[in-house]
Amino acid sequence: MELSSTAHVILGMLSWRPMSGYEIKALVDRSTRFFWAASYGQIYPELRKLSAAGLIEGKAEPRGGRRRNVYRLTPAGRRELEAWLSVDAETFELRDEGLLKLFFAEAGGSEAAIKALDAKRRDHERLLSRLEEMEATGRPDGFAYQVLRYGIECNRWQAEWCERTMRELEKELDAESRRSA
Amino acid sequence: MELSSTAHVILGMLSWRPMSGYEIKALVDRSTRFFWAASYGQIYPELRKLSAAGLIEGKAEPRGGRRRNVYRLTPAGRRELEAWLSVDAETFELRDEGLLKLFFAEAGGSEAAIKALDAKRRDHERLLSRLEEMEATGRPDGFAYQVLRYGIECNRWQAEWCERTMRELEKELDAESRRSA
DNA sequence: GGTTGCATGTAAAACGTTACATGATTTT
DNA sequence: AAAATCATGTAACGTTTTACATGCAACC
Repeated sequence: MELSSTAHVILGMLSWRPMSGYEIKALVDRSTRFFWAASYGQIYPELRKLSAAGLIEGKAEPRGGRRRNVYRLTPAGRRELEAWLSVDAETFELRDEGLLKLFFAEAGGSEAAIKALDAKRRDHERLLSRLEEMEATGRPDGFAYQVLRYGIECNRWQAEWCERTMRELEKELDAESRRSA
Repeated sequence: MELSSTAHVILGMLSWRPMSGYEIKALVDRSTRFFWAASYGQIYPELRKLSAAGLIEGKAEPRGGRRRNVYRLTPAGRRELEAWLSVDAETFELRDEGLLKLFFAEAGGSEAAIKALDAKRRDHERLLSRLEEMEATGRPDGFAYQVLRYGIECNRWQAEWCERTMRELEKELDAESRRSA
């Protein structure tokens, strides 16, 4: 049986501790979201499939009158997670609309390029702030911390690249306008 | 009418010069692919939609006995492209399975973390080589060149981050094994 | 009594890839 | 003569998001 990529996020989260679908979603949003997102529309159906496949086990654990299903990894699930870890990753996908706008900015003049760079810089800075806050409020254990550091450093790098490139373009623009003056 | 994100890639490419769907796909693969991919399954249907919407115009221009449709931007299409450039980007999505493996590497021991970092480093270096080759063989005009530089520098940064983090982990592992020896 | 948070789920739509089908031309 | 490249297209499939529906509990 072929497992979807999101299935491994669930197996991974459950390798830390038993959790409900709601908790998995909340944890994803606070940790992997910036490089691997998952929605309820994926998580709940996937929990059923993994349960049917015997890789996880669910148990009703209501909190008060609120129903709640907590899942935990089975031995087979742990083996599947380890098998996944032992093979090289396949998926690396990036969709960066800001870069696309810069790419085609000729059609909007130099201001379009500056604007695209500025917006992209702000986006990376916004994410950077959130990640730095996460580090300050409760730094994750183990390798998850390296990943958080990656997020922080990589977004800082990207924000700086935007700033640097923007300054270069502005300098060129300036030189151009002086020449024509 | 709401335009898909891929529609703007087409409008942008046609703002450079008239092209066939095949040429657009080839150009995408040689330029935006590392941050914005597009398949035939998107391009050909999209060309029809954009044509129906009056944003582009197609003309049959066979080469020998080979049929071929060349599209060009209409004034309305150029306006649409400019309008798109004038608003801030929305989409920034990353799916990095290598980072996900590092994130959950606890379940596979430190070797799993090293392995994930090593594979990710190789991936970035492979892409880096391709981008550097692109720069050497025919550097693109205008802002597309800044984007290529971004690809080169960002992938180099990422490869270096992997190497650096791998060395740190190896050092820690070493210290650990010496303590237990 | 209203808002926010906990909690589960589904249906429809949108998005995107892959594989396939077809056929001409150029290169080896 | 075969293989690669040019060229267009679609159907099936899988993935992902969005919006919606439901309801309890805690807090203000």
